[in-house]
Amino acid sequence: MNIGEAAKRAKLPVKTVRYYAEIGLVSPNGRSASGYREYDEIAIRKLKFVARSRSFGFGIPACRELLSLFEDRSRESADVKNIAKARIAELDEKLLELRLLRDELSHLADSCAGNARPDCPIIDGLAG
Amino acid sequence: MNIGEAAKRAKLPVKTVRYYAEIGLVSPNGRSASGYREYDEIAIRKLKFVARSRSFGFGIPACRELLSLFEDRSRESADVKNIAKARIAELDEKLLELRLLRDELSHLADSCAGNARPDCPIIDGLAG
DNA sequence: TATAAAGTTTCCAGTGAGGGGAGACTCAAG
DNA sequence: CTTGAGTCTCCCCTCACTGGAAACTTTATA
Repeated sequence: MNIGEAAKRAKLPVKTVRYYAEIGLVSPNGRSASGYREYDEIAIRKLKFVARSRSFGFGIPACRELLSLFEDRSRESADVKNIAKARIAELDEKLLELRLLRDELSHLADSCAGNARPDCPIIDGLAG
Repeated sequence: MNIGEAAKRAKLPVKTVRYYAEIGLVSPNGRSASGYREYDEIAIRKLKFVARSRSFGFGIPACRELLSLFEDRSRESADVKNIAKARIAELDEKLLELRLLRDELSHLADSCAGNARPDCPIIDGLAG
């Protein structure tokens, strides 16, 4: 199967699939006589796996690690769980940070009249 | 005042201050005879303002806009408030997205034994 | 069969917001 | 006078792609 069909099956842009091949994340299983990348069902599954992992916010290095665990039938589920837990901790940290940011900004916005006069607690707040 | 002192006062890396000058976000008020950038108190205030705005997650374009409002003594507070409200809406959207991600991943992790056996609902979940 | 359209290839360049470092210059202190 | 710190410009690197150009292959149509 050519890259276009593979991309469609994995719901990824062609450019992205090519990029994943280039960085050795998901390689095509070969090349045609004319140089076209050829993908089989196994490669498609890996592409889908990566697409979904990326959508969960895993970076490429984490995807690489997850993919190796995905491919390794003898790995322990604890290995995967540890990666997931680390990612959840990252997400919690990010969520906390964003919540604080949101509340502080919201507080500033609430105290701003938002009218035609120039006094603005938001600007004052940002000026420190 | 030289760039090093200005950077220290604004609590920004020198590289960042130089970058802000390069993109015309916060320009030094002149150059010395030998070519050193020179910053005055007004430039320092702008640097601090940008540093704080960036820490609130505003991008460079938004900082540019906020800075012009900061400099414009005749602007209406409503103009500022609108920018802040848009940023809050962005933050809310991002928060919602991250919360969903976190919960879904957490759910997967909870259903994984995390032991020495290879069965792993996380991998299965990521595989779709 | 000829040709046009679509698909694919490689390579180059850019994104946001700087970071790292090289090599040259300037300034202040000892 | 020298040394060390500060600064200058210039270039490449990041991350995860995205876009475009020019050349090639494959497929569909006339």
